[in-house]
Amino acid sequence: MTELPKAYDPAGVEPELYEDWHAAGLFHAEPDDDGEPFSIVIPPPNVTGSLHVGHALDNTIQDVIIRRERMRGKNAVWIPGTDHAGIATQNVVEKQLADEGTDRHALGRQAFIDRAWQWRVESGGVILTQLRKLGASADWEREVFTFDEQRSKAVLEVFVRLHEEGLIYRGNRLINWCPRCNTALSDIEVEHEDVDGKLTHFIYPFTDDAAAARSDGKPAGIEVATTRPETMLGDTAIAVHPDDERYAHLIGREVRHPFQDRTFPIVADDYVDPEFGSGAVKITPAHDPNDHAIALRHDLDIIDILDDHAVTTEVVGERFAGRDRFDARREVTDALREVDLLLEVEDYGHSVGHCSRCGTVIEPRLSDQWFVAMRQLADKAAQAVRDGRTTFVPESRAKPFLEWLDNLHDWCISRQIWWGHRIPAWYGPDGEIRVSREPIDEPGWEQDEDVLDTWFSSQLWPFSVFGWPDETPELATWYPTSVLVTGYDINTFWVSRMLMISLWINDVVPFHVVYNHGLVRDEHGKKMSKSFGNVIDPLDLVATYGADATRFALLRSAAPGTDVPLAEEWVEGTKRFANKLWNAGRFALSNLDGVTPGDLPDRDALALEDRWILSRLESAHAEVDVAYDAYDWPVVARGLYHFVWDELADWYLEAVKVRIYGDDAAAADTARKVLAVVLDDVLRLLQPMMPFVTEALWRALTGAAGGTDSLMVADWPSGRPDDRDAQAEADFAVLQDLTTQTNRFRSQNSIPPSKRFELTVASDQRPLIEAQQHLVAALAGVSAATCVDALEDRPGTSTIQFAAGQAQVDLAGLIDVAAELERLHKELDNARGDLARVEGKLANSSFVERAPADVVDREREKQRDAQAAIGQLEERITALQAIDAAGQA
RNA sequence: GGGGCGUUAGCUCAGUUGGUUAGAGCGCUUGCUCGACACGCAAGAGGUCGCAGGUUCGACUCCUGCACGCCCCA
Repeated sequence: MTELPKAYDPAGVEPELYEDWHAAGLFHAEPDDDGEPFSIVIPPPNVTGSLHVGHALDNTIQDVIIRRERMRGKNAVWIPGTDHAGIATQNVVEKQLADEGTDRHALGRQAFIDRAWQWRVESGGVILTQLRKLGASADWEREVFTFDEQRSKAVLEVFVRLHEEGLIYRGNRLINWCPRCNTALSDIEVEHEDVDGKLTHFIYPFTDDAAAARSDGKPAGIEVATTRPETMLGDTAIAVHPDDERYAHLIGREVRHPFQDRTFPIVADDYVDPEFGSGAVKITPAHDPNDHAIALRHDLDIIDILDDHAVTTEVVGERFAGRDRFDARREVTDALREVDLLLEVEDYGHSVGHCSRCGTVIEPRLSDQWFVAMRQLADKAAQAVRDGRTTFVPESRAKPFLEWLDNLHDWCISRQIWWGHRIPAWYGPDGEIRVSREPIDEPGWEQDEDVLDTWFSSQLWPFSVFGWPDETPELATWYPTSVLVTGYDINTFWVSRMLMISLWINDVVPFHVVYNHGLVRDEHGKKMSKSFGNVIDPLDLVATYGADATRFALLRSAAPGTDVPLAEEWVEGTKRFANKLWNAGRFALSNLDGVTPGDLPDRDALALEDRWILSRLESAHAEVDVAYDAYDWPVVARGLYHFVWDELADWYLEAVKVRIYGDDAAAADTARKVLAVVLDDVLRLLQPMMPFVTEALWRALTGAAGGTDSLMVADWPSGRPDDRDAQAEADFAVLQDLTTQTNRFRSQNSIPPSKRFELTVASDQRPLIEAQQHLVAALAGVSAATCVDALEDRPGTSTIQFAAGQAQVDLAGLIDVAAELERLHKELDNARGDLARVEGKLANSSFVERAPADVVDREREKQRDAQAAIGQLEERITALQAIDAAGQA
């Protein structure tokens, strides 16, 4: 057995162990391997991304789940891969081109795509390499990419099928347009943000009463208000609510556009909120979704005033044409003022949509795009959730998810970029459109220039990763997948789409469980961002504290569905835990004398502390298993932390030293055997969370050779329910209590730990304490613990109170009498407080009459205990005061 | 404006079906190199459980309202 260093050094063991696991093929699974199938697909990170702390959390959780299931004998596979991230990747490559003084149009479509592929091969997907540093046990041989050949095949197949079924259609509709990325976006790629804007009020003058004026001298007309004055250049109506009496007489009248030679009507529509502004709304059908809907209902003209870059076109007239939309906004406001139609410009806070990729303000725009009709898909998904075929952890996430599904609009899937799956649609000479699995290579036919939204391919992930549409053994074995691990913020983006398409295409849910974690934040709950300077790099954490400490720190705060606060110093804390475990292992290794984990000794050979630790272990094991099943990582982490530190290390290791360092060889052997088994079990239970330190210790403890002889694939502990031993726990608690009270006495009287003294004990647990004298002496650090029937009232002594009795200490040369008196008075105050509280309760006749009998009995017992404690404390104080007086005399 | 979540020690969080002396980690104070560990050991200080009502013999826990904070949607 090799000598272990005094402090755990993660950097010294992690890379080697990881390489060993990998080389032994422990991450890899085959469909025909033994065991019930269990599968997880990674939420594919953007190929442009690098590992941030959110990925670290998400993937640590997946790794914990997969590692435990692997130990439980499942045929467990974790599929890694990346997402081609259409717009993001295109932006990266376009930026490179810009640096080189060129652009994609100069390069041409095919050369651009080649260039993007080259980038992806050379620099893309570093994130998957970084995941290895965290210990991720993904099946790297199965890495896939949303834009690789097989995944592209799946995309083509699904597109064509949905089109055949009439669920994919081409339409001229109002979509979200990013003037910077120059592409359409879906609703969920738009982020709404509150901004301080202006609300501009102005007048549209009537056509048929041009001469009349308002009381303020301005032309007669109808007042409207808008946050986007420039859109008035495309207005084609004014709408009022049909029940609004103020405007009833105006419905059907015409107004005149002040800057263009046209007029348009005042219409009535239920959509209008009479309470807002003047109650009359200007209608710009080409640039507002609600206005567009009104335009369709009233058959209004639709005038598009902006080009791809959100610059005004010729249709707006000479004065306003060729301007950026914000420029046009100012110009229109000025112009309105000039013609005396401007009423007011007030400050106005409102919500504005921004491109989630580049932050540019979105422009609603009328455009020819491809859409997926979502209603039927959404209904099927909602039904699956309602039926419990897919459940959410925590459950509370299901409700908002269902509400979102109920309000889903059709999905715009075409993107005006080059990096992505090209839409398999061809346009014929006479305007005919054909969607086809095979390229149409006929004269006059051109393929659609656009590509599909990246989410269109990532929605297929749970089955495309297994080779769908081909019928593969992988697909048959591992699909549907077991659990999907992702942040709740992704439920609408991605989870919903996987659920919908999987049910539609294959009639099965893609995963049985959606586990939602929260967002990682800093220690004050703030979002991590570069501008705040509070970003933590998980790779820095791994380098400084080790992968285990990084993982454990994240898991410890990661309750299902809640955000995860993280501070570097907390990781330092979990590194100390790794070190504690390491040293418990070191102690064992240097004392096991060749004993390795095996069968436990006969029950009647066990010492009290053996039965106690085995009982506690069984309890911890049960608790941890339940919590693992519930994905409740903080409870797992706390349970194991508490067992290792507060029970195994603090008590059992101390207790076991008596036998290991003692003369009785048989007793020492029993101690070693129990210690070996307890450590073995706890290392197994911790392996999913802290794979490295546990593996290193386990190999040292068992002599395992590594390779396939690894803790990673050792059996998950099945538990030993018979080890539950309430008597041993109760008995050991007596010794712990006596020890703790002795320590307290020592500390409060400033007696150095090294100073030994003798305890004379009177206790109703006399047989127990007498039998365990050696153990009491070792734990409490006293020279002896002698039992008597009753304590003599001797001067010059003090009494340590513990739950099962008293221990007398000879004070000569040991303590500071004044300090001890102070301590006793404090205890007396506490005891009197307890008594008063209990007696208050018992004096309440309705409590005594109406509370359950056992509750009342418990209070009576507390009363007796408090009374006894007070009596004893008073006696001790009197005795000490006598010594004090004698000393001073 | 609609909906959801949260408010417990200096900080971050636990608190099962209402009955505990309300807990943990970090931080803080004091004392300790006793043959695994100073990345440690021992002891300790610190909370009117956001506010106001209500139900109950009894409320951190259940109900109502309010305040503050965060998130989603419009």
